[in-house]
Amino acid sequence: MVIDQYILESKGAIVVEYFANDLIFIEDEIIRYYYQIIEGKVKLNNYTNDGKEILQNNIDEGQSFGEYLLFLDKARSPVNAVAITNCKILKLPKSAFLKLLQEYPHLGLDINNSISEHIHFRNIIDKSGSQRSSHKLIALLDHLKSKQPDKAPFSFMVPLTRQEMANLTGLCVETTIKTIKKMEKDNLLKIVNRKIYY
DNA sequence: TCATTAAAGTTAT
DNA sequence: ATAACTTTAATGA
Repeated sequence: MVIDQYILESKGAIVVEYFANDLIFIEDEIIRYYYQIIEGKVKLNNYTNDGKEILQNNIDEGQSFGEYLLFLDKARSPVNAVAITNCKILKLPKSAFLKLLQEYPHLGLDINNSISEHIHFRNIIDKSGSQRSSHKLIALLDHLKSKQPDKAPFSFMVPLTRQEMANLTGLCVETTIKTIKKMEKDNLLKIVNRKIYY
């Protein structure tokens, strides 16, 4: 989801700078802004009781995050938003954001689309039961690649560490590594000096 | 099949 | 150098 910066600023958005590892908002906070990254990377995460990180999503330059919380009245954030790198982020107050949506109805559709996509992604990954680790990883890779223009096999360099892939899928790193190796043997992906191509 | 533990190798800061 | 990430292997649920 991306909204033009000038439109956002004309509605009162301000630019805020964060340093790597800064918390932008945290678990249990009530979200009062629409956030859109101008520069940098952000992650949404939370932690299990025993301290394992669950990565909900990595947000790249140009993308927004946490929008869905603005449609819920009293909901508290289930996730932390953490700057991965130094960031410049546009913040638009909730009320102005909602007004903006009335003014530009097609934005509502775009937002529905990006929110739905993410829910779909999570549902596929989280389907436990009969799921194999390879299915989760394939779901993750398909999801990432679906945002890319180039659909050719092995054309997509996966911009994630194995650690991050593990945290996104809920698998442990070792399983992730082993499964990826196996997938390479099965010609589902390629590895060129540790980078994964899908 | 996968998590966990441990130990060692590799890469990035 | 030191931390962060990757890999291999053994063990157990």
